[in-house]
Amino acid sequence: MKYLPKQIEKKWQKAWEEKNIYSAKNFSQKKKYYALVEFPYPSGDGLHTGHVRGYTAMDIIARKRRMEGHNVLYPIGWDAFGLPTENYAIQKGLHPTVITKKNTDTFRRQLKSLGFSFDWDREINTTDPQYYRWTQWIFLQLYAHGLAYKQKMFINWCPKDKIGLANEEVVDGACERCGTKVEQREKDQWMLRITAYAEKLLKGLDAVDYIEAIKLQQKNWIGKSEGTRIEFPIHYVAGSSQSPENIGANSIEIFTTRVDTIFGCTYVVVNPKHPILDANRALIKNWNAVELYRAQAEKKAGAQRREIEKEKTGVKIEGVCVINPATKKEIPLFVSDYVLAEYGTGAIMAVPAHDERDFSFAKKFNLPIIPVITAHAESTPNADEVYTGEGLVINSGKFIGMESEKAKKVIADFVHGESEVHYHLRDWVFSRQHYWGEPIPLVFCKQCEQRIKGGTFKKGIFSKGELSNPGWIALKDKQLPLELPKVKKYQPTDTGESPLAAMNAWTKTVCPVCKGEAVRETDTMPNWAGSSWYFLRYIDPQNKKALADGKKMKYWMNVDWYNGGMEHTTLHVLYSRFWNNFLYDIGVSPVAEPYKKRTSHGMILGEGGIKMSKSRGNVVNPDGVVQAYGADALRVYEMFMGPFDQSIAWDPGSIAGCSRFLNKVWDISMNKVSARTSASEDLKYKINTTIKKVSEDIESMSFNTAVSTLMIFVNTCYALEEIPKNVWEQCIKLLAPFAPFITEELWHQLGHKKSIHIDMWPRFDEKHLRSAMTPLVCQINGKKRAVVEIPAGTEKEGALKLALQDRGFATYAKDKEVIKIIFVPDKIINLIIKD
RNA sequence: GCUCGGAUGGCGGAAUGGUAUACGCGCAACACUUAAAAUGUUGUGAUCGCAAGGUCAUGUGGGUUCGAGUCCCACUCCGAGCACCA
Repeated sequence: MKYLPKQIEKKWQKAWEEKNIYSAKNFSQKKKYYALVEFPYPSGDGLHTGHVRGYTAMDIIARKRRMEGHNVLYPIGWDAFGLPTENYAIQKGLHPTVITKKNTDTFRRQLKSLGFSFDWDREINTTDPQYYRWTQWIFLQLYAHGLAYKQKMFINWCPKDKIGLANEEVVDGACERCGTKVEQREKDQWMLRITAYAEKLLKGLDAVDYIEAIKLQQKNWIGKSEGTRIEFPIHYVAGSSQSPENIGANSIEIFTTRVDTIFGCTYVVVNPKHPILDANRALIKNWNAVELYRAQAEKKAGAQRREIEKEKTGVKIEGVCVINPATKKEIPLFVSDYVLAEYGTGAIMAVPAHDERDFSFAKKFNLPIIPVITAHAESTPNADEVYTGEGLVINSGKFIGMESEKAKKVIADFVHGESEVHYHLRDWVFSRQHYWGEPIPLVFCKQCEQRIKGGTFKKGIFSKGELSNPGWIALKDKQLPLELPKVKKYQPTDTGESPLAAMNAWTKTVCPVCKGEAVRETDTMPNWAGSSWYFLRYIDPQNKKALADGKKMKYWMNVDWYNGGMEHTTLHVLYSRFWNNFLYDIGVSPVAEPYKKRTSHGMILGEGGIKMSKSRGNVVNPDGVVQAYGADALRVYEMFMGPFDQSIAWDPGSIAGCSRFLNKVWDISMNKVSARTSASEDLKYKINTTIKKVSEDIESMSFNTAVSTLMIFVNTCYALEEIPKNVWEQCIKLLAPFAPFITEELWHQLGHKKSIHIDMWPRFDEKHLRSAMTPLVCQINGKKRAVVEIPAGTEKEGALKLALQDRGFATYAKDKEVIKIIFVPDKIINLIIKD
């Protein structure tokens, strides 16, 4: 019989589906295991080789767990809302639903052909109203708890896609999707208060097992800084046309993490939008210059600011100065856009000696640079260099000689500073002006707005969100799902309004509270919404009463192992952790942290190491590989190609190699397996070490070395005349998670009636992990001079004797004075000799 | 600029401080074949040598060690992320 992948793969795919062997059982007595992969966006291009990499890896984990006796949940679904579908719909004049159906059909067929052990009964789709009903419900919960709010703000606007983008979706000032340069537009946007969860999201990282790089990225994204808020009194400068009584505000608050350097503060800077400017307008002598600068800064705000990074700009405020509360000296006040409006207090104390940005500003404006920290007591501080590290305090009155870290607290007290924490994390822009997304289930009611603003309403009828966003009323739970209306045109508009806004019949509605006239919100939710809680829906995908049953969630949560792309390690992981933490706080999710363990896989690049893209025409379609070599070969290849966490280039030649390997496995199984059960000591050693190595490598995602270990063992078998059936079966089982089709076929050929994939995972026997003979490396002065075979466990004396029996080695040692002998049992003997 | 990875044959890569180059690709020779493909066998870091064998090689320069791809210091280059966050 010949190995014909196409035939056997079709056969087993059907058989597995009929017997439903991969279905997860709620409340099974077996230990549960929840393995999760990021569900795909079903684009028109079909499955990508990158999907195959991640899905195969988790499939291997899931299959191994099943064979180890776990009740495994390995689900899949579709993250189907999104721009490409909408764009395609516009282009072809088809409805997005139709396109989505077609695309998911393709993806489903492809995924099935690859033999992933998904539980297809739990398939979900974010665009299904029965699914997004709960996405909307979660949004309303966030709203009710005051975590969603509408705000007028500048958004990043992509003129090509005609959509507002979150900061995270802007890469180098351009749209992440299409590369078009992003513009700034002012718009009312729904925001989610993720910043309220900054501390929880940070703390939660301590309790989970994510690879270090991911934890670090999350931490950096949240960006916690602990510092001090300090008041700098404003001082009227003589010669101004106004008298001091007319000063609009008498101090500026700044935030710093380095209060220990305050004696070196030689000026203060506020950002151009800072209210202190308008408040003191009457005192500012050069108001025209200030206004001009503000106008310029406004223009280059946001994404375009990166271009002016090198040259710092700013204007000195004439007529007003501030007092350094540490030195009590007058220092000048500046306005500059290198100080951000959105962070801290929008004002800083500038310490040019110990901050790079302040230093370059001071150089340009010729401001004094006073070093107040020195790295060592001996070193003389240099005013031409920036030192940003910790050290000893100098030039700072009574604090001289203290360690800077310790000085922070006492100096803070000295200047009456308040300790304060800030985060880099910003609130999440949650509005999109597009058709193909979840409608935001709110209406605007003028009557209710009046009542809220006037305070004329009964207590308890409005939620926290409704009170802080007067007029925006939540739909009642029973009104969900708020379905997308069927429209003729879903083209986005240049005005920045959602296409839904033109749907008068749909937007006109009734207020759920007062039954008066109301208008629907026409923005939809971003892509991230549906994927922020999907792991909960898999647990109970058909539930009509709740997003999932509480008991079932308690049984399955949390996700034991979540693997996905590197590109999602900040945003998607952070957003979904936020939602799940929130759902935990309101008693819906049974755990705060959704993912116990998170890993990420590297990208697959095109041949030659360039990115795969349609425009380059180097995209590899898995279908073609399956046609030519079979799904098993593709799976084995993608695991074998290189370290799982690194990006790697596609190499068609290597697939042929993996196909050859499977042919060899087939060949041995058909021709060399004997009914004999007794194996040689050497073979026992080899199969046991193979079991150990493959088992461990799978756990550490070292799939490439797991495959090569299997190749080595198979090569050994291939060289033998015959191989005992029980040994060979162990080998097939180790290969089963990697190549599920061929192993299932061979397993049945060997006479088994049940599936190999529910058989027991092989165990190794400790006593066969050592071979009888072992090579001993013989060195002279650390240089290898010979290798001799010795019985394992030989002691030093015996080993030396055996080593010296090697003639070549003995020649080196002859007539030499041996100073020292280094001996590592079963590994090495090293004679140190005098020349 | 900052943070985190990484650098090993012609290529992808392997290697708890202990035989560097496993495994695979490619290449070469041979076998099978009328022939080719497929398959199999053998060889394959560089260099000197008929050979036995020697010498040199893990980005660069130092160090620790009996012994360093692996640990330490300095540097170069590549990749990813962040980017005026005070």
